[in-house]
Amino acid sequence: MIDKILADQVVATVNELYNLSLSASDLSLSKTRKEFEGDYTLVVFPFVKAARKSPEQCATEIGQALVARTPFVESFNVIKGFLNIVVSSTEWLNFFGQKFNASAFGYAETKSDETIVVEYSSPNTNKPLHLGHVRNNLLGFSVSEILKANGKNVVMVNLVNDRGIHICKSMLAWVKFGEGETPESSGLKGDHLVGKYYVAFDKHYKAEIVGLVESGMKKEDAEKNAPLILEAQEMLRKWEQGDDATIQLWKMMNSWVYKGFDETYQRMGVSFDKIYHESETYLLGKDLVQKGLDAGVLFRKEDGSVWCDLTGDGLDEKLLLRADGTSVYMTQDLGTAMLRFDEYKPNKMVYVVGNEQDYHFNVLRLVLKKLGASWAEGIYHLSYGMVELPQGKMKSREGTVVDADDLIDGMIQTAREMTEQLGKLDDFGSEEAKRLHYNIAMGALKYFILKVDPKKTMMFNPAESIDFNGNTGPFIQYTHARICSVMRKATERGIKVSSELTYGMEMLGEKEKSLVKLLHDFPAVVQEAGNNLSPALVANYIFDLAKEYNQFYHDHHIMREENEAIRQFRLDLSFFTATVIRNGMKLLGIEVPEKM
RNA sequence: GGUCGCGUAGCUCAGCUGGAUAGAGCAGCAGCCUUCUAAGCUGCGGGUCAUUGGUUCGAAUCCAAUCGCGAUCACCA
Repeated sequence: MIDKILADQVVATVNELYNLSLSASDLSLSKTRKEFEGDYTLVVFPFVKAARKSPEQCATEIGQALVARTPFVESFNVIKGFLNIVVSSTEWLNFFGQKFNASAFGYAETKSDETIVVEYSSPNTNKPLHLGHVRNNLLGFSVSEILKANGKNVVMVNLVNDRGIHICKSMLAWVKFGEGETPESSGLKGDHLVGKYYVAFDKHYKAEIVGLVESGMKKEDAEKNAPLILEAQEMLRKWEQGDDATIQLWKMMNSWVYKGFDETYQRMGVSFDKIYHESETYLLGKDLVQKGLDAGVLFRKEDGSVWCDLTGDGLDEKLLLRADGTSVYMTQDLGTAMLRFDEYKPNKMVYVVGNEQDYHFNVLRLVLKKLGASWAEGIYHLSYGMVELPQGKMKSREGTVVDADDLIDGMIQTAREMTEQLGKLDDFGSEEAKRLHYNIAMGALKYFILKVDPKKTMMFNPAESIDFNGNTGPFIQYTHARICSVMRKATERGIKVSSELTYGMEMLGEKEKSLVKLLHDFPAVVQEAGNNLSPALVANYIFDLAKEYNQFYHDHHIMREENEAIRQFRLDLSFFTATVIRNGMKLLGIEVPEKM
């Protein structure tokens, strides 16, 4: 790409002129700001000392040398210590001619031999998915797509948390209060049905605590001794012992949940190469802990519980096995990590998990290293921020949790209303219209969430998320549909996108040039998004591109242009833009319609 | 209390490992459809980049302190 070549040229020039040995990372070469003339700008302040010249002199010297040695550097101008470099229009058009027809533009051309396992979603099977999971799923899927676009060999995995005390809570509540209710009998989606009993458990449990406190027990003791919690704990022990009836119940209720999850995953458009179940991996963790004990890396306390001492690393002691021998979250995560490493030998393991677990992953990495797993260095916690609502954080107690299925339904509903209001679907069949509503709804939702830097806490404002104007998914989808409309017009007149470039640089007007330059940036954006595991970079780039195209579209005729060569160039340019919009949105998991 | 993270326009967010006069969208106001999709385009107003100090040619960006917000430090996951 042009910027890379230019950077090499600049490095060579500066090194020769001032007898230095800099590398490309030592200099600041960036895109020239809009208000100045030029394409790339070099800040020369860093080497004025070595050069022993004024910034202006320095910049001028470098500029002259660049023009002399680099064919595509047409001219330059100097403002203070800034050297603005002008790349020839011919060079931009060369780039355009080479790439405008490339359907996979932006994606790596060569496959890397690096393997990356991306874990995301990781739901518990005791309640349905909510808004927080939505961010997780969208991030995990998009990051995986971005890594694939960078040529990585990506394995998308889901670790389903299908066992543990929380699962027993909903099971127990169903036994006690369920009266045999099933998804079939009630018409409730399986995950929602099970979630209902998880809530029921909590309600009855709380009531028991209140009762015990009133009869004189301390709150702490009441929480530990309420009959329901004791029964749930008993159920967990039975489960770990493989008690038949318990296992049967567990299998039945989990199967309801899986059916419900599958539906939601499908609607969100996410998928997995491999699904791990904690019930199948937690014993591996126990083995590991045993080995750690044997090796003397871990220690056992008097009550029989097993711990890892991390005080030497500035952390505390961490529990790995309870006194009764049952395992905790960390135990199974150790086992799963080991299993996963053995299966795929990945160079990196990315965990898409909320930032409230930062501590957990520090510990996980440390304990694995203590257990002798040097590959634990490759564990990367993609720690994303919480999703907040205008009223504050989501709280199940206050009933402010935004359910994933409800959210999607609401988005589709709004998309339908908007589309009908605008009267755009007149020539759509009902299936086609349904498909469109779905695509717009998911485009809006996905874009709204992915455009924010993953690390940051984000605000989910329902009213804004269904706004389809401005920096939104539908705005970008609309731009794509518009281009497709132009393409149809062209086809009607028997005009096709060129198979190769046949026109010259006189085509390149101001707006066209800035569009071409923006298109040129796309592969670098995909790379950076891959390095930073940040879909937001892709999202913001596509928005800029769509905005730029809409201005071009507004200012210029395409099919109405009389000059044949110019018309052809603008058509090709539109086609290229559509490709980049499509390729970029695909990385976010968003479909772009041809009509809307 | 210890540790970690975050404070940019009324609101939601960009601003890459320091670079030119801090940018978008929404909301508000004013314009643009006999012309390829107006879910669009154009213009206007709106900022002590939490505060204070430091590092240097240059700081929203790096460092320190202070204030405010959040997370975490469970035999929860």
